[in-house]
Amino acid sequence: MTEPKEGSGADRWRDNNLRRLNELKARGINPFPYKFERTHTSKQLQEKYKDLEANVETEDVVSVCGRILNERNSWMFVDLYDEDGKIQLFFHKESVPAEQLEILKSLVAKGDHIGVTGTIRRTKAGELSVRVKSFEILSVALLPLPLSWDGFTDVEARYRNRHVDLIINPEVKEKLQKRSIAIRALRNFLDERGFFEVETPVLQVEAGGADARPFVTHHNALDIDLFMRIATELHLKRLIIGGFEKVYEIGRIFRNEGISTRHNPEFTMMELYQAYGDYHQLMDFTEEMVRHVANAVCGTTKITYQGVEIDFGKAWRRVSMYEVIREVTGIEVEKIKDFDEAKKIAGELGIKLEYEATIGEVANTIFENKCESTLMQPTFLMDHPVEISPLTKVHRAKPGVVERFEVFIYGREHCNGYSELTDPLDQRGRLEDQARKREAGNEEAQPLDLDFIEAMEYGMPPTMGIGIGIDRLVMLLTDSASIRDIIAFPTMKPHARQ
RNA sequence: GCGCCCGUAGCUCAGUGGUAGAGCACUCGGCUUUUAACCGAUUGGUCGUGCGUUCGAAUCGCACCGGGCGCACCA
Repeated sequence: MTEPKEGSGADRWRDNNLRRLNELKARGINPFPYKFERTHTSKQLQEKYKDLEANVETEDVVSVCGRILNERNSWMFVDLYDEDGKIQLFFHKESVPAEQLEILKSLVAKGDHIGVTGTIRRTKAGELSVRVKSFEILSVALLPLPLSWDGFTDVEARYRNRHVDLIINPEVKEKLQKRSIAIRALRNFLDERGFFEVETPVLQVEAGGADARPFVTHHNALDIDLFMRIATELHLKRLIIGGFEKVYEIGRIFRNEGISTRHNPEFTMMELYQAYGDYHQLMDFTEEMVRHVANAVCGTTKITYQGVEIDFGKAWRRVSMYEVIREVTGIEVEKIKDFDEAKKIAGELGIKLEYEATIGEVANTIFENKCESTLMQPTFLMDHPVEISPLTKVHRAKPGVVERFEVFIYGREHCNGYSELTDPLDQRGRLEDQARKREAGNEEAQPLDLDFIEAMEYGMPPTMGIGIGIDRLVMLLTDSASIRDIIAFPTMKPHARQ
């Protein structure tokens, strides 16, 4: 938000509120006191008195507090909002001391926090209310809230002033609360199964574990550039090598790439690794885990996302990438002999390949362009080309592919899991291939992390591992079209202050 | 990075070449005292920024800033 301008409406508004503030101080009232003892939240009262009939008055004394967002009938009725909802306050001149009523009407405004004590009643109109006997100001607001009938809808203003957005638009808080519930459910699920939650470095000398461009930062004392992590994978595997058998990390990942409704430069990923398991076991585990989270957030495993019913409850389809390509395009990747033929086939589909690629890379491009968007229901897309999977064990039976899966829902990738590559010699060769691609100009190819390779040479047990994009999962569970709707403070370009 | 669209009062929006407007909010007043989302009055704007075109620009042109959506990249 821009600073209030000289003489502007906001400025005058603030002046009025400053006068209000000073008058309170002059009367010996602290406009910013230290605490308030409440007996109930609005939600607790609504629940406790849900059967109280209209026009019935009780002797029950309660104390509630919150922010005033609306007032009717010259402050006879006030809507008080707390974290869980709202409760109506009833200020009647026969109940509230005259001096307090005068303060309410002249020195309290919408946006202020107050605490009240009074008795419970339900009005003739059916609204549960507190008949106020006394109140105190808990905080005075200097700036106006956008309390218009038409709401507060300007997307930019909402993201830049999320605190205001939260006050005005209840669904914002609901979604962020659901995000918290989802992460808690995930933790509970893993903790109950004997996983340790661990923390690995955000600042790294080499940013590996994924194909993405990192953010660069600088350490002054060491005088070296460091990269912000793009994945937690390599360090978590080093913990497996070190003897942890079940670990996970829920952490912020940073990728220096485009911003869109599905991408924020910093986002949250959960990665878990379990020794002695393979990707088949991991798929069973993943289904169960996502169902657990969906139940915790939505109370069901059948949800609606952007008008499409998504059913986590049924067994998720498990299908290989090449099978999906065959279904959608009729192309049999296994029968492609060389790159020239692959290039020709891609060209017929309208896909241009700008660099010399392998057959596997072409197949992946075909999948991304033609097949990805068709996978609406939860699907394990399995057995990717080895060239695009440098950290994954080769398939035990099929040549040229690896034991990997990605979970697609609503045509979007949500998880990436595999039978982890544990052969250090194979791993060295794969990362050397990646390093060559980097030298050839592919900035997303993975770096050669020699510390990681050396760690593997101490011996790594068979391991299954998966990364889940928490933001995208929460988008699904809250039916959010944009990733910004489930991130409290999404990345924004700074707006020049005037 | 590319394309399309958007930026006018605190909020939501009209105004498309000729005196900057409305509703809500705010301030003041009235009426009412178990619903007022009422009535009246006042107040509030470098029309995102800059440079042009023009007798005259919120309006037309160019550039820039910020945003939305789509594409690309990617998760």
